[in-house]
Amino acid sequence: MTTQIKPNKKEVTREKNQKLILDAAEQLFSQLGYDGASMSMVAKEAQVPKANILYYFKSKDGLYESVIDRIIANWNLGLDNVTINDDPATVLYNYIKSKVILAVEQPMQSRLFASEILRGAPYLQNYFRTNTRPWVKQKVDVLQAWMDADKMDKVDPYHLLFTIWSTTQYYADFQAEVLLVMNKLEYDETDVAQITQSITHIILKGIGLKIPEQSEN
Amino acid sequence: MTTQIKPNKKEVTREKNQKLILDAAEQLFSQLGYDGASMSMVAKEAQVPKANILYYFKSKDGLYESVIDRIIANWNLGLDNVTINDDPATVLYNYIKSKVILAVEQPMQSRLFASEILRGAPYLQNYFRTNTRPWVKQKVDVLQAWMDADKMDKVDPYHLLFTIWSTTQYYADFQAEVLLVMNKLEYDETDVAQITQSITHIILKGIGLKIPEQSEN
DNA sequence: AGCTTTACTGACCAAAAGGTCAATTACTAA
DNA sequence: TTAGTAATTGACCTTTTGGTCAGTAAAGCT
Repeated sequence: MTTQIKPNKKEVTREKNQKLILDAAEQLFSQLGYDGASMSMVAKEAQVPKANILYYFKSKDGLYESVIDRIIANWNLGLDNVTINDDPATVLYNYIKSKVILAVEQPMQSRLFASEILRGAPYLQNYFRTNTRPWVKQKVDVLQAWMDADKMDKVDPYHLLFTIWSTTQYYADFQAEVLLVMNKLEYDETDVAQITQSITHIILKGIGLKIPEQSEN
Repeated sequence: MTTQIKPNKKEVTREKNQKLILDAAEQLFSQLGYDGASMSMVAKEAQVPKANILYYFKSKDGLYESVIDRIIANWNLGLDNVTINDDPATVLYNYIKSKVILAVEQPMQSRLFASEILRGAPYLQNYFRTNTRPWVKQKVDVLQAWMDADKMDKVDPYHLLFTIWSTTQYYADFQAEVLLVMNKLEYDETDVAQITQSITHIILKGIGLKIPEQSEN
């Protein structure tokens, strides 16, 4: 498919090892934070000599940045291609639902971002400025257009987005608290539906929309 | 007032120093997390010899626990003495408003808790089990009673509480993100009102309540 | 096969971490 | 006063940290 003619054994093993390392690092950083996770822990977890990690990633900072970069590369902010002509209820319902599923099924990435932002987002500043901010601006415009067309209540679109983000991510970032309060050991199959149901009820109704009919999927 | 007859110079200076240390520790832990803040940083910030901190608090863990304990001691979960006879709209409106004010005006404590929960709440487990969980149980009962009496929509009361917590705390814990996205340097005077307005509109209307008339205060 | 170059890593290092302790300095009570 | 006790802390210790580097192994190329 690509121009790659010879698989090049060197590159193959390097990429395999780098993936091993990045996986281990992602897990440890999200579990223990930047300072809590050490290079030797990552090395042990990835079953790779510590010097090898430094060889690939130059420094702990470099490794951390690579972990974040990889997450961002696969990051989908959702709400792609929304336009004024779309139905706000359907769009927002699906957005919330997908964020809840993400929060429950892969909380690690959300937590890594959370601990990064808690520290003042030293490595994400640039990302927020160049990616998130324009993305938000665009969605805000669509939301505003919907409001102007009286398709939904007039609320500050920024705070509406923050409300959606906070309510959904909460189940990933604060999982420990949620489970302790609800006296559960882990989320079960019914929780995703229950959470989605509650959040969408409150938010959609809260901005004057009706929960759309469930489509099959 | 108290039985304290002689002020006892020793105790006085000890408490003064401990306060100095706890203040510094609270700031540093909330800024850098448990692993990110070191004993020598705390010592420098509190302008006290490091050995003195160890003398008072036995270990870094001990200091951290004391910081958390002090916060908890002054912690007010709010919603005290709510009963079924209260007006849900007024109660919830005031609760949300007070949480927003707290988030904007003193985000440090919220962030300390957040980073603690992110790590799986090693030091808060007990607190959640013995304090938060019963507190929640009680509020959940009141909410349920309101729902049963058709005073508000029937939604899962646990998730309603999580929604309130998440939306309000977001402005403390993720301040860096909020400010970056909104392209601000810091919250200004109008933000508290704006945030409260947006959140209460969405949540109260979302559970079938009307925003109560503003009382003077 | 042999030569070059890149990939790798064990051994090592300085700095910083949390923590101990013996010596010194306050206080207190008689 | 002064003896006794508790408070304080400078010096020191061990472990771990992120990071370097010289030497070895492994491809790649002709």
